Amino acid sequence: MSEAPIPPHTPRRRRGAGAITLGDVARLAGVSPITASRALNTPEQVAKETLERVRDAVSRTGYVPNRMAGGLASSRSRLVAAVVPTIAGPVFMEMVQSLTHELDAAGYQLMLGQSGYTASREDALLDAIIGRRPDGIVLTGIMHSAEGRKRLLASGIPVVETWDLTPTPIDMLVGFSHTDAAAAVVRHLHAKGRTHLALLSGDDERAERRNRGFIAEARALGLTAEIPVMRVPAPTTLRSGRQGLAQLLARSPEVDGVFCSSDLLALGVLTEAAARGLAVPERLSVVGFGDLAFAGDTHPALSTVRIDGTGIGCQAARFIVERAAGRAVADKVIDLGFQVIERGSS
Amino acid sequence: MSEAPIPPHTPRRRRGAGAITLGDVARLAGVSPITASRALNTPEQVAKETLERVRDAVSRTGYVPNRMAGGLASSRSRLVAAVVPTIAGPVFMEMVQSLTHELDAAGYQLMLGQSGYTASREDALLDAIIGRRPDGIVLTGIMHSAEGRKRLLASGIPVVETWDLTPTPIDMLVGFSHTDAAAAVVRHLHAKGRTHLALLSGDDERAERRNRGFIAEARALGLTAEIPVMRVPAPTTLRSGRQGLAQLLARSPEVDGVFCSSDLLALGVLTEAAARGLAVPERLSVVGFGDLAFAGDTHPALSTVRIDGTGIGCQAARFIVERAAGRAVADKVIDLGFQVIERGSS
DNA sequence: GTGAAAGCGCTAACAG
DNA sequence: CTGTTAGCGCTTTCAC
Repeated sequence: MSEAPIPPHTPRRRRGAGAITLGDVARLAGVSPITASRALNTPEQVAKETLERVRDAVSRTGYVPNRMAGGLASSRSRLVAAVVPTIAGPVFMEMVQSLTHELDAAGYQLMLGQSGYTASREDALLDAIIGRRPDGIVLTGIMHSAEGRKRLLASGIPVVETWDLTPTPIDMLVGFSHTDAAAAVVRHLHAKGRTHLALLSGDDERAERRNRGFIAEARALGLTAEIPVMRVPAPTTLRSGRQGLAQLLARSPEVDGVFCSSDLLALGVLTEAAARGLAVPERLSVVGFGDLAFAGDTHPALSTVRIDGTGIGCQAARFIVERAAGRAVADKVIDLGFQVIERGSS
Repeated sequence: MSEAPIPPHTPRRRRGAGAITLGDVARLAGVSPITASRALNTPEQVAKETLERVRDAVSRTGYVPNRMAGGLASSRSRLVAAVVPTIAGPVFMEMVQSLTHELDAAGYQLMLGQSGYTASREDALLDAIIGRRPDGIVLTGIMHSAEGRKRLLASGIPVVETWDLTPTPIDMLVGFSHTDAAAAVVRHLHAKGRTHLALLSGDDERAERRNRGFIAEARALGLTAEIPVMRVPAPTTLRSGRQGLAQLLARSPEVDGVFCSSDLLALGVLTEAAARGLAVPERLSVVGFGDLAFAGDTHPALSTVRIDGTGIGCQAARFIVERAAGRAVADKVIDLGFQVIERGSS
């Protein structure tokens, strides 16, 4: 073919990425493109012998379907987006793992986005996500921004909010009550004879909700001592746990029970306590939140609140797959609850 | 020219997702679609007043561009895929964070895939990724599977391998020498007077390479004691660290220095040592790998090997962005090195 | 069971 | 600076 400049009336040619296309495969197999397409997507509609020829052509060419083209044509991207506050925190890992796994099994791919705990970034991220036309969106937490809700609603994409409850979900919801969880921890600590409780908490919204629930239940139980609250910036770390305990103790030396908003924070508290020679649980009870993998293996083993991240991920995936299949889901709101796990640290 | 036109029935109509399209926006702004497109993508090519009209139309309609269509038309997906062994492990988080951040700044989105430490899944994942036609692929580790290499090469997508070095990279490479890193740890431990060294290691390939480097350097230094190696399945956990130390000690009570293949493993060793009343570092030196966020705040603080995950992510992103811009990169291989961080545990 | 035509929503190429 | 035209690679719709 001539590399000379295109003559004035030659039809314009565009170059794609130059990769093998379905047309190439079809030609090689001696069928029309649509037959090749069917051979790949709905093999039961194609004669066995044709099928074989197409498959052969595919493997000989190394053809990999262009999902952008397929998605554009069918309005089904086979992509699901999940938004987490940060991928650095291990808290949501279990959910992301099970989402990935479950979606993969159904032929979907997960696209992960970080909102970074701030509403403004979340809105920008949302547009980037909606632009890809995913078949579903999984949000960690409730979408509060009015703009975000509007956009999500307008997009018509199935949405699952998670890790929380609300009377006004955008669409579907899988979560649990943070207020109830905190109350359960208070009762546990109270049963252990702890009277001077304290809170060590990341400054995110769900943790704050637990704090309020904690204080309310303490009042209800007749614990009259003031409950000091130490806030550290999210994402929480072992370090902020150590520092948090140090400051808590400086302010209120009589504290004998701490509820931390994450297991990592609790591990920091355990570490600081060990460094100071403070006996856990004799002198100080420590309860974490999340029941991360390491919680059972700290020294002493960490009491914590178990959240079924795997269950959340599974259910969210199911919701979306159902919707994508065009079926309406019956129960759009699921409360998966929580579980207070009593171990050595309390 | 007298080709019989389509029979008199209604022309076939297809329905997309029903969302607002660029055409809608253009109509509302009273311009052609391509002008609207330029207003959004290359605003400097459009008159100020036109720009305003288009922007107004966009915000009034809540238009969000369909990236599948744009990507198909332009052969640029503005998507970069990254493959990590598992998102559960915190080891690669720093890299993923900085990748996300750097790519986001350049207008790209990251799509994360888990290979799950097994080659077969990796190949399947690869097809799913290539199908989306990302503008770049970031691999953690070296791609060894011949089939994978072939497909990657055939796809023509820029590839960055990371976290390792090889004389035969597929394309670009950002990493460091595991052998050298392990050797440096041996020298450190030797300088501290440790003579009975041991290895506690995840069973992944890069860790094994470090093990071999460790043993070789120990020999070279004249450490004649047999070096016991305890292997635990990847991903490593605090628990496997505790169990690992227990088994190591049962087998070789005289061990006085352990090099762990991850900080989490090392934290487990620290925990088990504390539980047994084994003084660290007096009786046992512990060195981790990765310098995760918590390493400086354990008790005692953890000596470890610092890998510049952020640097790896940054550089990988830059490689891909450069390539996407059509520029060839000069130095396709970058050795970012490592750093032995001496803290209290050794 | 297979195929022709049309179009998904956008942008590259060219032409004013 | 703006518009016309022709696709990108696939799947839907209709027809045999």
